[in-house]
Parts: sequence; C-alpha cells; structure tokens
Amino acid sequence: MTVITRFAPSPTGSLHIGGARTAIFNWLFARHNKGKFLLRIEDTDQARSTDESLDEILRSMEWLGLNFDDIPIRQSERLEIYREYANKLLDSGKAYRCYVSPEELEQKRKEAQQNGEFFQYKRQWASESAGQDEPFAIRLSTPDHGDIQVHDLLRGIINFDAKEIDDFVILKMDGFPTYNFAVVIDDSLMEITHILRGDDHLINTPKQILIYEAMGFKVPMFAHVSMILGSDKTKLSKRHGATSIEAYRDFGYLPEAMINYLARLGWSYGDEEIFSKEGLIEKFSLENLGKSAAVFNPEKLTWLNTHYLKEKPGKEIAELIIPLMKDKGYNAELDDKLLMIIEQLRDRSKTIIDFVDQSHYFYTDHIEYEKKARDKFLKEDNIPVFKSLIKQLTMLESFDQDSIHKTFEDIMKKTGLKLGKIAQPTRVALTGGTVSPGIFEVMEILGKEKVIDRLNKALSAIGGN
RNA sequence: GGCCCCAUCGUCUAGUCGGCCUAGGACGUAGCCCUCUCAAGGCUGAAACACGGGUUCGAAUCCCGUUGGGGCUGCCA
Repeated sequence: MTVITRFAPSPTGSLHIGGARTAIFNWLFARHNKGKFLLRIEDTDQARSTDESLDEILRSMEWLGLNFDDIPIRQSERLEIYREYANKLLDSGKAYRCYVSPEELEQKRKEAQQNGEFFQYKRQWASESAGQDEPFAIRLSTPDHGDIQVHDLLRGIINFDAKEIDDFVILKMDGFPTYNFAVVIDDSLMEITHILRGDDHLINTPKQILIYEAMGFKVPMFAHVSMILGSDKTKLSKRHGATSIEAYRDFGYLPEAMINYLARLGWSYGDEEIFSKEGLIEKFSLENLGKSAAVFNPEKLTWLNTHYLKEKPGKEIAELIIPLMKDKGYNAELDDKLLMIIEQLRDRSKTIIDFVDQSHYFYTDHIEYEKKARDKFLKEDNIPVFKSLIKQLTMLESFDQDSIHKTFEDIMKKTGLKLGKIAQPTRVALTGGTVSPGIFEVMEILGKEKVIDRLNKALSAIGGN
C-alpha cells in the first residue's frame, strides 16, 4: 500500500508554527514511506480566505523545502462535487434538509444555555419544513446511541458516545460544504491513507467517521498529534509574539534549523538533537511521537540556528546576506573580503541578520565611536601607542595577520604593554566599539590603507596631532 | 457545565513489554578554564518522575482516584 498524506491549510492567515509542524510530520511520514504528500487548500470560508494568505503559505512551504506531489487541490473549485455527494446522502435518507435559520438556532442555543440545558440538534425541528422554495441546510442523520470508535495510531481506541454528537450540518445554506464534510469527501477522493493532524481535531474525528460510513467510504488511519503551546501553556497564538514561519525567516533563521526544531517538538529519536532533512526522513516514525503538548521554546530554535550557521558554506551565507547588506547601502558582493568576514562572524552570529549587523565597520568608512568605548580607550596615554602603530604598520609590506601580529609584539616589547592594552584601543579606532572578531583578522580584512586611516582619525579624535 | 486528550528538570525529551534509574541527553542557567574584546569551545554544578491509593519481592514505568493543564462544545477551519 502506498502511503498518501496531506497537508490541508485554510488560507486565512500565515503558515504558522503549529501548521508547519503538522505539515512537516505529514511530509516526513510520506517521504519515509516513499509515499505521496499532497496539498489541499481549504478555502470554503469565502469571507476569511485570501489570495495573499495562500501565497504566503506556499512561499513558506517552499522555504521549508516541503515539496508536495501533484498540483494542490482547492476546495472552492469543487463545490459541485460536495453538492453531488450531499445529495446522494439526501437520496439515501442518511441526511435531511433543515429549514431552521442559523439565527433561530442561535436563539435556541442561547436559551438552552441560560436554562443550563444541554443543547443538541437531533431532528427535533426537522419536521418544520417550510415550502420547497425556502433555503435549507443539509444535516447528517446521526445515531442516537452506541459508541463511535476512533482508532488513533498514537492514542489507541477512543470511544465517543453517539449521544454526544448532534445532526451536524454538512452543506450550508449557501451551498458550501462544512469543514467536516469537505474533508471527508476530499480525503476519500484523494485516497489519503494516513491523516496526521493536531489534537484539536480529535473531536471532529467521530463526526467524520460517521460521514465515511454514511458514504460507504473506507476510513483512513488517524494520528492526532498534540499541540504546540505558548510559554504560558495555552494554545500558541499571536499574543505569544511571532508565530508565522515567514517572521522567523525574516528574523534570519535558517529553514534547516526550523525543520529540525519543529520536527523535534513532539517527536524524538533517543538522545539525538541534530537532524538533517535526510536524517529525519530516514528516522521518522509514528512510534516516536509524543502524546503530550509541547511548549514552543525560541531559545532552542536559536541554538539550532547557530549550529547550522556554523556549518553552512560561506558562499551560501553570502548569498543570503548580500541582498540585506545592499538594503543597508553596503557595497557588498561575493568576494574574498565577504567570505573572510563571514568566517569571522560565524561563531558570533545567531541569525543571518547578525552577520549584517556586525559587519557594518567593514562596509562603511564613517566610524562612530560608542561613547563608553571612546571614553575608556581613546585617551591621551594611548597617543604613543597609536603613533608607533601607524609608523610601523605603514612600513609593512605584506599586510597579513602574521605581519600585523609581529608588529604588535614588537610594540609590546618596546613599551612593556600587554596585548590587551594595545588591541582594545585599536579595536575602538577601527570598529567604533569594543566588540569584534580578533583584532589581527579585522585589520587584515580592512587592509592597510583603511587601518592607517582610521588610526589617524582616532589619533586626531584624541588630539594627538 | 458536558465530552475528549494529556501529566519526567524552567523548556524539549530518553526511559520500548516493571528491576541495569542513587532517572540520561539537549536548550537555557550558575561557576571555572581558554582569551586582545565579544563569541565559539572545554570542564563542573544546580534543576524533574503532580498527589493519593492499590497490584507486585520490586513501579517513573501497570490499575483506580484526585489534582492540574489543554482542546472541543458553530451553517469557522
């Protein structure tokens, strides 16, 4: 049997952390089993679905590298199909027309609630059929008693009492299918074998099983994965901060870090933490999925990001940061200078953005001294140091780390100063601040001309010439 | 309220059918080392089986209950 899974987002917003993870699980399960991973757009809510959301979801999927097989299916283009199947149910007596207006129902529901009663629609108003011209919804006729069993691959058998399930609507008055109905029709027609979805859908499953049975369709396998929560352990939402995949991309996170982190949230493989995409495909299995909800932890994501940043080829990092640097007005291009900068900034960057932020003094000649740095390191007693540095560096023929290092040692010997006493003022002179890669590396990358120039500027800032 | 799910360090988790667990790893955190700053790296530490009953020679692991958390309760998906 070929495994066929699907991801079925509704284009009513961004692809967020939770949705991305169920997509990842479905994708991994399909790829692991050499099956198919399909995409279906659930856009039956005309009011809330937008093309912008759809575009963003597709963009995020591509960014994550979650490739799907076949062209995506759009539910809004399949209205006829749902109507046809709903009519079949009508004809066979497994569904019936309901003429009660939503407003009226809402009223009844409210009244029941106020009286502390349990509200349920079980055909009691079915006879209130108005004339044939009146608009109607179609409801499924559900059993009054008995158990409905959900066989969940993760949680075993879960029993639902048929009494709890009312005659829910399958086709709305506007002719659109409801979520539960469209899902079942499509999952059947698409021949989905395994449905991996969020825990929050568990309650929908008995309803969907009822539809499968009424239609005479084969019931697929289900696995309800637990949800991702915010730090306060409630359902992850906007108030927890950034939740969309695109936001993390813009923060400078790598897709490989995102995939690794999300896959590891609710799934594990012994003590292993680092998984490449290939590793995940090879190792993923339903048995290792956890049952309890997981809290989203941005710090661990960041740690993974630094890990992947360390091993990403310099050229690839360059491709990612060059556009961002250009936005800042830096004259950056893929050359040895940029590659050297990347190597120096690798261990010092948590995100792609960090590379850009930390490289400013390599791409601008206007160095602004941080106040604290200037007060502490650009002082009169440094004048002799700067002077001898300028003098000796100027004489250097080859401006590489070794030669620079030797020059520093020479000055240390002559003055009796420790390296720190020379390096820090120099750092401030060259970068404007007290934090940077190793001073020799910085100097080599900047080149002789700029180094001497900046040292001179620092000297005059102190009043040394 | 009703129904359903869940319960190991702050967080993600290991713990496969009860003994090897004085509970392991990772993130974060504390200290130390390295060191021209900042990182990175190395070492060390603090930190958890929700509670109460069973079953058993023996339970984090099985059963029941309590508590806690989450989800659902729409002609939203």
